[in-house]
Amino acid sequence: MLLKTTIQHIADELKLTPATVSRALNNHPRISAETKKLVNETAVRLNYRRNRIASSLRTGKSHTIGVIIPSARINFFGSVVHGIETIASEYGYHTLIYQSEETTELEMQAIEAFLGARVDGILASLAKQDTDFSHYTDLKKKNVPLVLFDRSNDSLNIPSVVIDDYKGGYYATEHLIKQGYKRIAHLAGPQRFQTFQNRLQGYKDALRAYNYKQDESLIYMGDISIEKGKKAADYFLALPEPPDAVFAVEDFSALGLIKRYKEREIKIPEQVGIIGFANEDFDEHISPTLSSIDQQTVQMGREAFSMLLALIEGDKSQVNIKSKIILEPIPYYRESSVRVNQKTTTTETLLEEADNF
Amino acid sequence: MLLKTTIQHIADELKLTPATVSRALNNHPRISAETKKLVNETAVRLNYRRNRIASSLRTGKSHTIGVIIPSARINFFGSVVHGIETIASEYGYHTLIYQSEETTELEMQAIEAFLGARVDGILASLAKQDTDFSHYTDLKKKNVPLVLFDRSNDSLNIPSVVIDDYKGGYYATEHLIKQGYKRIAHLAGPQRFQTFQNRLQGYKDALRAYNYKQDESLIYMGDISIEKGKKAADYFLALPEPPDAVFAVEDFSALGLIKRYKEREIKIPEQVGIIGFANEDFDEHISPTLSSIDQQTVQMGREAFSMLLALIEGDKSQVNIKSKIILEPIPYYRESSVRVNQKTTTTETLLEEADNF
DNA sequence: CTGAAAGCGCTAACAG
DNA sequence: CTGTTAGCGCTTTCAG
Repeated sequence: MLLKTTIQHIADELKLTPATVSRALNNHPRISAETKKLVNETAVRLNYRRNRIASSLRTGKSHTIGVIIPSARINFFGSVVHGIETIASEYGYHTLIYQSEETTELEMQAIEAFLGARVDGILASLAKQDTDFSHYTDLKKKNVPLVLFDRSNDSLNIPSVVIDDYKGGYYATEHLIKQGYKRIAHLAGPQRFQTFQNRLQGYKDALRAYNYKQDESLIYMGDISIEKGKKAADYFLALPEPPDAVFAVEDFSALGLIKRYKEREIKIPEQVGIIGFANEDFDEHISPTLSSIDQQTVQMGREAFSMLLALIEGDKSQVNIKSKIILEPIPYYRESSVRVNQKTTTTETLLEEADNF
Repeated sequence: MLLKTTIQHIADELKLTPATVSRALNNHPRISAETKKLVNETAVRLNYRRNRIASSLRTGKSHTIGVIIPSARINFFGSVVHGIETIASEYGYHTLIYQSEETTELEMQAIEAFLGARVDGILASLAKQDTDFSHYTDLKKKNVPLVLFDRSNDSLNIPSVVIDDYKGGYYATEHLIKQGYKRIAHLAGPQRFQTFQNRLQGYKDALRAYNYKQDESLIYMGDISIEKGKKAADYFLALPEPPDAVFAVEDFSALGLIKRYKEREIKIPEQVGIIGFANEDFDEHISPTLSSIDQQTVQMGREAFSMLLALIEGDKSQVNIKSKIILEPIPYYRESSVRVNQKTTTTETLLEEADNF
């Protein structure tokens, strides 16, 4: 609270009432052009800035959304937040941010904080720790507009924006098939997450579609750490008939694979092809460069906000509100999986600078 | 505005006045313990949540800070925001976020938005495009608490938190010297940024301190792109007496160096040692792993918030408000620059998972 | 220890 | 086209 010019000051200055000034500033149709002009001029002259707090209190709209992410340090979420904030500010919305640090407790605190701040709606990505989701389902009962992004859960029946993990898994596997690999393994992620279930299913279905036989021994249950990637490589190499390609559920586990395969002097992509998932920055900078599936982070943020906006303004038109948006994953084929003469299929925009300066 | 229980409802319920309820909720000393208990119980029972907007309007404190960053996509800033939000919420502050996209215009819009939202203070990192800084200096005149982080400008006389780039440059260079490199070059960044000036100065002073002779031909004026890193490598290799080590102003330019040196079959760190700046995620995943200087992002966020808080509450104690905090850069020595038998000097915490899922 | 009353700054009925 | 009036929900004098 640092500025003082109010609507009242402008009114005094022009011998008008605050109501008229308010209307003029809001471009109300029944105010004369001249008054509007005068008001706006004096507003500028007096360095007036509408007090959004007072306005919110009166109208019941804060024009603010709350965003809950596990952590702002994680690239992926930074990117999504980028998408969200960009479009939110285009629509005149402010973006409050909160981190759950993967805990349900902080998530609940965030929701409390947002309700206290009377946000118009909430965007959230579930914390890893979540097993009970009542803090989210309660929001539905309270009629608080809510959209989940990336980490969602179908059973909650909350509108969401996710990428098509199934297709991503399918594409990745299909790509390896088309590259002529014959025994294609999958380094899977924890199956309590739908995300990873879907990637696994995509893998299986792609194999089936191309008449590859399913071999359960080629599915290694791991997670998304470098460490597990290394262990997976050891496991695969110890098989009587090792795979000649691996679709890793995530780039970091793919990185672990690469590291271990290199240590053991297995040539990539000649002896083993590798593709990951997430399209992390480092993919293009390691050797060999890592093929991966992009998750459309920025677009995800934009879509999530648009959906939320539809819900917020939903009283007007309950129509046109989709309950789930599934984004198309975008494959980037790089050295780690391309062994025949092929070009990258997608235009790659290189991250050219590290801009923190 | 989705909940309805107000202080009035609680008052009605208990045959009290709103004033008493308010006091009870705020733990006012002159309210009986019993009343407080009753009020708090009914508050919970009625699912009351303080309307922060009304409260802000009345008290003139929004308990919200605004944060302006160039982009949430940039790792570095995501990390700083992580630090800021974490401590801000500990202190009961909400964090509004805005991106400048490196433009002065969006920065000005952000400031307008924040003033409209009556934030209690602003944290900002300057946009690359900024040449005129009046939108920031004006804030000072308006008595809006403001702290700059990372990208600051001493001439503005605005409190700031930065890392010690000079020391970082010094450490990096000294390390190369101690590794026994004899001709140490510097791939410098644009000198209109103090940050880069300071790193250059650190480089020069370290050379001087160890009686290395200064050779202007060993300073390549570049920027922080991979491309310039490659060009720099070409430049260095074309010199009559090429350097045997390079301190690159930033990890991405260091990456460019590595890529080109590898293409030209120069061995790292045997024939040329390389160290960067920023400690990007990929440093540990490329080959060779890249030595670098960490910028203490999370700590920077924490410090910046603390400083802002001191300013916000400054009316009480104008003392103890530092005008500039300079954080110590932390070197991470990895394969790209270590050629004698040496261990990494700092404990490295590996990014173990990619947590977007 | 509690109540009464006023007001933060804005907007929306309801006049006129 | 503009004024009057009232009130969003909370906090804070001032009384008692």
